[in-house]
Amino acid sequence: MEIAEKFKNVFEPELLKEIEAKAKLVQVKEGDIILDIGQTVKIIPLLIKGILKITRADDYGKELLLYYVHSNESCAMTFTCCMQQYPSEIKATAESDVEFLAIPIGVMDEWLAKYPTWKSFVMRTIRNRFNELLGTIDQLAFQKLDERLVNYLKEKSRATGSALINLSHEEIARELASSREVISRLLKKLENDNKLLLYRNQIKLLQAF
Amino acid sequence: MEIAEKFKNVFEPELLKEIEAKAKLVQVKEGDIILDIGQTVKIIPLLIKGILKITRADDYGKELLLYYVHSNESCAMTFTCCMQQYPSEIKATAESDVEFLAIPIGVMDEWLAKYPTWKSFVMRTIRNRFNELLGTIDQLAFQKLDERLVNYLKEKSRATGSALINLSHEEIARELASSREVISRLLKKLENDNKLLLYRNQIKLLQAF
DNA sequence: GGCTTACTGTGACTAAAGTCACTACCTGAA
DNA sequence: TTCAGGTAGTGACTTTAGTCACAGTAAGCC
Repeated sequence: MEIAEKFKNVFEPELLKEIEAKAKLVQVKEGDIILDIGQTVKIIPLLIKGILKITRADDYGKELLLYYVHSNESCAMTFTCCMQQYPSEIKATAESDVEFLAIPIGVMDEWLAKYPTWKSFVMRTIRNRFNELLGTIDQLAFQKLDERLVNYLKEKSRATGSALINLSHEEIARELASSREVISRLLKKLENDNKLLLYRNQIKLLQAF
Repeated sequence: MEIAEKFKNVFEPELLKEIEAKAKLVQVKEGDIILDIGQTVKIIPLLIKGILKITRADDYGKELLLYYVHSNESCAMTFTCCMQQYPSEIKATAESDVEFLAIPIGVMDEWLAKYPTWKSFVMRTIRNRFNELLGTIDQLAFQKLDERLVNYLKEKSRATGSALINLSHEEIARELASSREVISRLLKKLENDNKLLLYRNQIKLLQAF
């Protein structure tokens, strides 16, 4: 199978074999929700292709971007949730068309004891997610909305590998837990400062950004 | 040794023996900093007595309370940091006089594979800390300062087991990453609403709180 | 083309939070 | 006892963000 190729530098050979045997390849379309808040975690996703967006929502409608899961990564929340069968606190949406290996949660416990590379992978993933949450907290606590917006756009651009961002102001506002008008105004200011160009449903970041 | 008593329902007997053999009992005074941002994690603390305060700071001075570590708990950050010898992203301060078992980080890897109860403990700890960070994010993103203040006071009261909170407005402001005057005003409003009583360096929460 | 709908831009206002300036204390040490 | 330093209260103001109410415009569709 070609799939295991992507992980051949990460996992030891026996583990790769186990993954091939036990994991199921899943494909989802852009916009699909892989896991919603309150749902029980049933599998661990190991991303092959595409990007997952992890968000948090409050009781009424407002949402907030936490971080992205890229190819060759997984989501730390599922590790810890699945081992004690707790419901998810977060929502995972396919940011693009996504392919992932669905690993049944049952093997988690065994692999952790058996495969050092799995243990490292899990710990590394958890550490990275922790740091990303801390980054989110930093921004919320210490930065103003204009700085957060700039960071958001940078990260988005990095995640998609493009200077063109295809989002409406409304969507951006949602992910920053703000409001459309405010984002519009801040974007306008950035445009006036020659940092970016605004189009309908699209933003082009300039070099100065 | 009496110390292992506290954990006899958490860990299996052989692990308890290992802990007794390898861990060192450490005592620190209220206010001592156990671990600062940027320092390398050298031990895993297993709390026996007292409370640790985990905070995050920005580049200039501002601080923010993340969560407390209580007796019989540990800090998830150290687990993941220590396994790859990364520097700490957080600061741990003794909120009261504290006693803890210092477990050398070297055993972490081995214990994780060897002792199911250790593995559970680690995963449970990580899960709880994740949820606490999410709680912090929720508050920052979705709640106003007055609600955050109320939550802060409630949590503080719960952590110390007392309706008397011995803090200046300045200190509270620091932990909420706000400013003294704002906190003073909000506290005054709560006092006018008969939710609490204000004294010098002390706040008394009333039943209505 | 004309119509609908979603997206964007903006002025005016309000609310929340932070800052500045100053007063008035309480308290402990000299 | 006095005095210095930390603490608290408050008015006035600014900044930041959110809300309301429109107007204009681009895009898709019948």
